[in-house]
Amino acid sequence: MALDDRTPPQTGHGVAVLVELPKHAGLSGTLSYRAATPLPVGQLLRVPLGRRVVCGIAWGDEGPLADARATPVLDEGAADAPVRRDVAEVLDALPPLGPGWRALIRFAAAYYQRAPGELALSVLPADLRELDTAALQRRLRRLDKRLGRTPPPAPKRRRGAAAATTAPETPVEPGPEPLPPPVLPDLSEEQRLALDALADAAERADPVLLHGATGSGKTEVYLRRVAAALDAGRQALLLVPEINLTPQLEARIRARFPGRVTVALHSGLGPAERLQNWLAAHLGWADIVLGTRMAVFASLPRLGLIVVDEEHDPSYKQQEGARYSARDLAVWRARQEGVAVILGSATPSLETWHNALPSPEGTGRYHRLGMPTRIGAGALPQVRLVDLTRLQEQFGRQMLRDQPFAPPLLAALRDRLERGEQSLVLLNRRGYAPVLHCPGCGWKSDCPHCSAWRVFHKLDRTLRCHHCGFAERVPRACPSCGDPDIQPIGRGTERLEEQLATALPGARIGRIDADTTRGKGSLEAQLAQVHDGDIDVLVGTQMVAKGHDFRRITLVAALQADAALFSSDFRAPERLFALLMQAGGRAGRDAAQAARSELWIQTWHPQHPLYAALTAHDYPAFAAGQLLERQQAGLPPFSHLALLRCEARTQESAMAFLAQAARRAAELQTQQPAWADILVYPPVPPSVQRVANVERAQMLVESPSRPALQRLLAAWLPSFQDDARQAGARVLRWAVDVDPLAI
DNA sequence: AGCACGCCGACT
DNA sequence: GTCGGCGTGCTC
Repeated sequence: MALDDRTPPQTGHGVAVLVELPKHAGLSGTLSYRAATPLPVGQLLRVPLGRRVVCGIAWGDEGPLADARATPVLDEGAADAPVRRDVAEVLDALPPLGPGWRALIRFAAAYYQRAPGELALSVLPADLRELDTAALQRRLRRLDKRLGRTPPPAPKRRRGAAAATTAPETPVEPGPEPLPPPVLPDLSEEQRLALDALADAAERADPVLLHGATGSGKTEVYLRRVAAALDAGRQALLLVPEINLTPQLEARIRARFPGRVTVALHSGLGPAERLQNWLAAHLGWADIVLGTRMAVFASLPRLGLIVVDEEHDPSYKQQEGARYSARDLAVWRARQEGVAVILGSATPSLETWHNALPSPEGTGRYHRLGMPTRIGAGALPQVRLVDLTRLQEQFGRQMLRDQPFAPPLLAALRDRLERGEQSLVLLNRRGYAPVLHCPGCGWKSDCPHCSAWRVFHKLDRTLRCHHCGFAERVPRACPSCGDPDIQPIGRGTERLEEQLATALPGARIGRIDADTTRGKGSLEAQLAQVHDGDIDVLVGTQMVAKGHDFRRITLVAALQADAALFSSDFRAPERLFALLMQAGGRAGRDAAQAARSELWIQTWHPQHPLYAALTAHDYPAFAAGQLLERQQAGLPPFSHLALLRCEARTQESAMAFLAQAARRAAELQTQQPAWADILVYPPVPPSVQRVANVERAQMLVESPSRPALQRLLAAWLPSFQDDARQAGARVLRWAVDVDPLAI
């Protein structure tokens, strides 16, 4: 309905509206408009803002969850209130965004220190924000047709009746007509026990950690719980870390639940499809929503279950804008809406593990279920450590450095080749060599715009900066002294591929990394090549270690794993352990070959406890060791972190801005005793200090109490606006990252 | 962030 | 005389 703004109603109803205004705008919270009729909270609107008409959401204070900082800038009584403008349009063809969704937005905005309007609008599909009533009607008709439904459903549905009414008359995607009911796989004893426990936990809506080995059948357990949610007339939300993993799972879900509506929500969808799928979820027409981290913000009026697969995966943390953790928000949302949440992983994050350990070791907040056994296949792959320190007596240090593979590993690769089995070699570095070097004058291939080396890519003959993208044709001679003898230092996947071809003549070598998977569908094509047996040895970065099912690989080798052992990033060991377990999980998924599948690791530190735990496939031992170290160092989950980042024209101004912020924090801390034990560390430049000619600096804040940290941040951040203005144009932007992954 | 208004150089 | 550079400032 369009309201006529030439004849504004004399006695309109005031309505608080969330609109997208970045914090810099100096406005936060809601803006006040006038509407002809009272509007329900959560109603989507179009409102005039400046010279534009923008999308807004009717908002209001909603009890204890309301964000205290989101007070309207103006209220009814304000003397200097500008004339309230009229709501331009009410999109009442859509039901209002529900209380669960609104509470999630309120919480996430407050927790991650963003304006509620900015967060709320940024998690809606871009096309929805542009829609007026007429366009919306068109979209809804098209969606109706696609889902083969007739009139929109009543907003509330009785349990039991739902199954019949939600079933569309035709499948969502063009495909075979009515499918026969799928044959359910038999459950293992472990799966049965886990499902019993999950049913119990679901009654109480307790969060559950499903700690299941790779290949233990976690997905089947998820699907059984999804079935239970659907039978109860509810919607299920499944989160996966990467887009790459959605098509596989989506196909499996569609086959498993024919007649149910499954939609995907991730950034790989086009704007139109994204809107359609979002609408299907919001209207309650979709039964299953499968997506990446953004999907945690889907509007789900009948939500009954949330699954977070591979919950430890760093991709769940958004790295720009509102830097939220979709996994943490999933747990919060489930608790708030009183529904079950399952976190699944073979190598849980230490935060989750700590929450799943009973007191006094952990918090006991989550229920822990273990599924240690691999289905069908026998044992997990045997872990073999290649002790480079011992081998150097025999072969010399230089030879071990120059050759990618120590002789025993090379022999093992030859064995597989002779037996017609496949191998996977992991190296976490793209390109031919990470840096070029001139032995004559000491020149190195640095990036003119970043404090980083440019990587030599031999295939397209370029020097390429992986931070800013700056690329140039590789020089024939040293650009500094003219010496033609410039040399690559180190090794990336391109070079490894080349060296493998020499070491294993006749072997068919393949490579999968971000460079070989540029085009749409090229990852799938290359994976198919591996599946079809067209490849003997596959070289890849960590992207191949995730999720893909390689039935015929019996050897996985990890090169240069040691780097993570001594990284300054306190989470590096956790990530390495997860990566190696996951990589090992690629091997021997075929029962016939499981017995001789192996995970090889070349290391100078074979006695390291991480490798000992890995060899024993003992995640609990690894986690116990790590948690002890974290506790002693006062790191998460035993403390709570926030990272204040600043980007500026010069390093000095970035540091000065942070130093000023530190003084503000100190002031606040003297005023509020509860904040006294929060530690604000001195500002430091990050490991890559300059990117694309922008200088960066960061400052760590550490607190034993999460609420205290939250309150300090909320009181602290508003002061930055003035300080940045005083710093002038040199300070470009700042952002706070609550619960940062890397510091 | 958008998207204005606002005040000084090369073009019809 | 206009078209247009992007420097401040506002948005219920």
